[in-house]
Amino acid sequence: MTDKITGDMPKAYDPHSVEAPIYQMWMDKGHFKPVLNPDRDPFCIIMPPPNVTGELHLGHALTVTIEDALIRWHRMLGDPTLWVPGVDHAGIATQNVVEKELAKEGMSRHDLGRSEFEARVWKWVGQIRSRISIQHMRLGASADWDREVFTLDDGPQLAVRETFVRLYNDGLVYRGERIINWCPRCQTALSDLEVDHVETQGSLWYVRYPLLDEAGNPTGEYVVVATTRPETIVGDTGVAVNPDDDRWKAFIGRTALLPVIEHHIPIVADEAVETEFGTGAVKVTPGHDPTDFDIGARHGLPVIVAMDSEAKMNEHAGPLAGLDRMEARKTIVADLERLGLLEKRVDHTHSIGHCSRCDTVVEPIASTQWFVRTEPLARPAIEAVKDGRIEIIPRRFERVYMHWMENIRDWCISRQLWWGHRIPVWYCGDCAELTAAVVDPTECPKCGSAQLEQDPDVLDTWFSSGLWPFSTLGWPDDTESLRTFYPTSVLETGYDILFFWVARMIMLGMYVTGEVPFRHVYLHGLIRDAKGQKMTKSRGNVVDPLDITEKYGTDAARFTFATGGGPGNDFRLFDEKLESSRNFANKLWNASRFVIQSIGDENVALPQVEAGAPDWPLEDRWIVSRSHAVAREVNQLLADFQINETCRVLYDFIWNEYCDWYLEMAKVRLREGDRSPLPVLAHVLQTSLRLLHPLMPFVTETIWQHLRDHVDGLDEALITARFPLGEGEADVEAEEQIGALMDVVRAVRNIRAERGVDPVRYVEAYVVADGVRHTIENGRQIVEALARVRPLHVIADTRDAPSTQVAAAVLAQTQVVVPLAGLIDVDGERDKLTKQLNEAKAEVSRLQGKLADEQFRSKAPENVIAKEEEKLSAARSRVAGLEGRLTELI
RNA sequence: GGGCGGUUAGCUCAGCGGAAGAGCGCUUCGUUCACACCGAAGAGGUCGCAGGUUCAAAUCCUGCACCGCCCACCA
Repeated sequence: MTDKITGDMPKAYDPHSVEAPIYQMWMDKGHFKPVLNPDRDPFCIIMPPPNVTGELHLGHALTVTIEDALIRWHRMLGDPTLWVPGVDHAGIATQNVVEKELAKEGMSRHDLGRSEFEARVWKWVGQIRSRISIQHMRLGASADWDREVFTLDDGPQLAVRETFVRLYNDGLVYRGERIINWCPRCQTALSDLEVDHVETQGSLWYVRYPLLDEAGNPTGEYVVVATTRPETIVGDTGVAVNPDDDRWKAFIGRTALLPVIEHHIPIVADEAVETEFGTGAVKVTPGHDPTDFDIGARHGLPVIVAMDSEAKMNEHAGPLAGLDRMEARKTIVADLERLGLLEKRVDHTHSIGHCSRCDTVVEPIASTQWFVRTEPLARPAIEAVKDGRIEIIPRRFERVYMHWMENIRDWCISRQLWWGHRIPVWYCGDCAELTAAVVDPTECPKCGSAQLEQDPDVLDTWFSSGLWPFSTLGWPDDTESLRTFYPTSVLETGYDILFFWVARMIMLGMYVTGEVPFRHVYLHGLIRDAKGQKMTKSRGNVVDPLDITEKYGTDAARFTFATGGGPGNDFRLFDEKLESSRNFANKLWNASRFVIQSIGDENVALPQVEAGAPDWPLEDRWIVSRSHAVAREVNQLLADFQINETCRVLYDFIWNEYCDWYLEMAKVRLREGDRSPLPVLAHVLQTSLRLLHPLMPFVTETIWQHLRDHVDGLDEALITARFPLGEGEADVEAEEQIGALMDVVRAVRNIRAERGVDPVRYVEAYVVADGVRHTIENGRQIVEALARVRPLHVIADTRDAPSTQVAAAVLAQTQVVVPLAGLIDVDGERDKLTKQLNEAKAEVSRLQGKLADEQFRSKAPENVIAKEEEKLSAARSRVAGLEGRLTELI
C-alpha cells in the first residue's frame, strides 16, 4: 500500500474499499498524522471519528469540507500562507463524550469528582483539538509539532487565565451586581446571546396602587400601573413616571402602597418611562428587570430579589413565599381582584426569554457575577472590519456584525456550571481580599493568610473559544507556531455563531495580540432537513454525517456539502443530492477506467501541451483549451470563496464535455488502433483530477495512483501535486468549430429520435455547409460515429441534396438533410418547419427592430452590437434555409 | 419595532445588466466492450406582484404581498 493502490479497478466506484487504503497511504507517507480510526475516518485528517467526539454535526462536516478544500487548494498552489484556525468546540462536545464514557462504567461525573472529571475532559480536548485543528493547519508541514499539540492539555487553561488576569488588571473584567439571565433549570447565569426570545401571547394587567398621605393613610387616589408580570409586584420598590407626563406630574414624590405585600414605595420621575405605553406609570422592580434595575439605581431604590434560584417566590415575597412563579401570578391576580385593585386585563403579546440550551423560561434576576466590559474591546474590532483588515464573506454580514458591535452590552462570563475553566480569582478568608492570578496563589498577598478560596464559578465556554486562534498556537508562550501562523488567514464557520464566536475572537484576539486573529471570515449557511426545518435533537431530524459517509462515501458527502449552499445561504439536504454526487464520483471512476484500459500496458507520456496544440486534431485542441479555461475559472472562483460554483463548473466540465463529448470523439480514433488521443485523454484527466482533488480527495487520489502506472510524468501522490493554473492559451477556433460539429451531431440524433430510426441503423446524411465546410469535412468521422451516419455528404448547395422523403434541420451555419424513405410524414414535416420558420422570422424582426433603433446603436457597446448583428444574420440564413426546405417539400 | 434573506421548470436550487440553467422527477428510445450509480432525444418557466432607471432588466432602484431568519430592556 505504500506505493500504489494495486489491483484492477472494479466496475463501480466503491468508496468503502477506496477511502481506507488512500487514507492509509497518506498516513504512511506522512502527509498527516494518525487518528484513532484510520479505517473509516471520513474526513481525512480533520473530521474526528465518532468515538472521539460522540457529537458530530453536519455543521462541522460542512465547515471541515470547506476548510479542507481551501487548504488543499493552497497547498497545491505551493502557497504556504493559508492558515485556517479550524473547527472549535471541543468544549461542550467533550463534556458529553466524557459523560457518555462514564455512563458506560455506570458512573456519573459526580462520582468522579470535579478535578478528576476535569482532567479527563482536558485530555480529550487536547486530543480532539490536535485532530480537528492544529493537525489540519499543519497538514504537510514539518513534524516538530506533535509535542506542542499534546501539551495542549494545559495550554488552553494557561491562555484563559492569562487573558482573564490581563483583562482584570486593565479594568476590563469586573465583578458586580447586575440583572442577568438566570436559567432555573440549569442553575446558572447566561449571557444575552444564550437567551432565545419567543413572541408569546400574554396579558397586560392594569393594577391600582393606592396613594398614601404623609401620615401613611390611603387618600382614595390611585396610580395605575400596567404590568405583564404581576407576581413581581412583591419586589417593587417604586413607581416611575415620565417627568413630562402631565397626567402624573402631581404624583411625583408621593408615596404609594404596594398591594398585597403593603410596602410603602415612592413615586419617582424617570426619562426612561414611555408615556404612550400602558398608563404611563411603571412599577419599578429592580431585582427582576434590567430597565427597572437602572431606574432604581438612578433613584436609590433598594433591590429586592423575590425569587430563589429555582424561580420560586422566596421569603421576600410575603404571602406569595414558596409559590412557583406561575402559581404566584394566579394567586396575586386573584388577590388584586378581590381587593378591587385590578382595573383591567388586556391581551398583550410580548417576547419571553428562553434558555437556549434547555428552553426553560429564564428569569431576569439581580445577581453578583463577573462581566467583561465590552465597549473598549469592541472599538478596535469594529475598526478592523471597517478598514478591511478583516473581511466577512458574504459581505452583508459585515453590517450585521457592525450593528451588534456598536450596540454591544457587557458580557456576563461567569457560569454556575459544574465543569469549565474555573475563574482564576481567590478570596481571602481572613481579610476578604480578592486576588486574580495565573498561578494558584498559596497565600493572600495582602494579609498573608493561607485561607484562600477559589471562586467556584466557571467561565462561559465562549470565553476560552474566543482565544482559539492563538491559544492553540501555544500562546502565551512565544512559540514558533505563533510567530509563523498568527494572524491566521481564513476562519470558516456558520453564520449562526458570528456573535458567539467570531466577534469574541476578534475582540479578544485584538486585545491580547494587538493583531487581527484572521483576515477572512467565510460564513456558510445552515444545513436543513429535506423539509427545510432546522435540525434539532428535539425534532429528531438530526442527520449524522458519519451515516452519510457510510452510505454514499466521503467524497460524495463532501461534494454535496460544498455544492450545497452559496456563502451564507442555508440549504436542504436530500438523498437525491447525495446520490447525484455519488454518481459523479462513479462517472469519474469509469471514465478513468476507460482511459487506463485504453492505454493498457504500453505507458504514455503526458503531451507537451503548449508546443503541440496547433497541429493536433480539432477535438484534442478543443478539450485542452477547455481544460485551461476551466482551470482558470476554478482558481478565480476559489479565490472568491465561490465553492459551490467551483463544484458546478467541474461537474459540468468533467461530465458533459470530457465524458459525454471528448471521450466519445476520442473513441473514433482509438477504434482504428490510433493511440494518438491517449496522451490527451490522460492529460485532461489528470488535470481534472488535480482540479477536483480539494473537493473529492479520496476518489481522485485513488484514480491518480492507478493512472500513475500507465502515464509517465505524474507526481507520486495527488495530494502533493501542483494545482493547474490554466496557463495555456485559449483556442477559440477549435472551440467554435467543435461547436458547429456538435450542432450537426445533435441535429442528426434529433431527427433519428423523432423519426424513430432504429438505433443500430446507419443513415445517410447531407450537411449543407458554406462557411464551415472545411470544419465539417474535418470532423466527418466524428459525425459519422457519434450520430451513426454513413456516409456523410458535405455539400455546398441545398440543391445537391435529395428533396423527397427527407427530414431536415436548419442550423445557424449549416443545414442537415437526412433521407428517410418510408419514415417521413410530409404534413408533419411541414408543420414542424413552418413552426420553426415563424420563430425564426419573429427573431429576425425582433433583431431588426433592435438594430434599427438609434438609441441602441449609439449607446450599446460595440461588441454587443456586433453580437446582435451576428445573431441577425444567423436568423436570416435560418429563415432562408427553412423557406428553401419548405418549397422542397412535396 | 428595526434589519437581513428568499420568492426562477412538478420538486430542490444555481444564475444577479446583454437571446432562461442544473440535479432529481417526467415522456420516448437504447444492455455496440468506461459507466444502467449509464447513454441519446424530448416535454416543461410571461424568473412573486406593481411601478421606475436603462438602448437593454430574472439580474439595478422603489413600493407591495406572502415565507423564513436575526437583532431589540416599551413595563
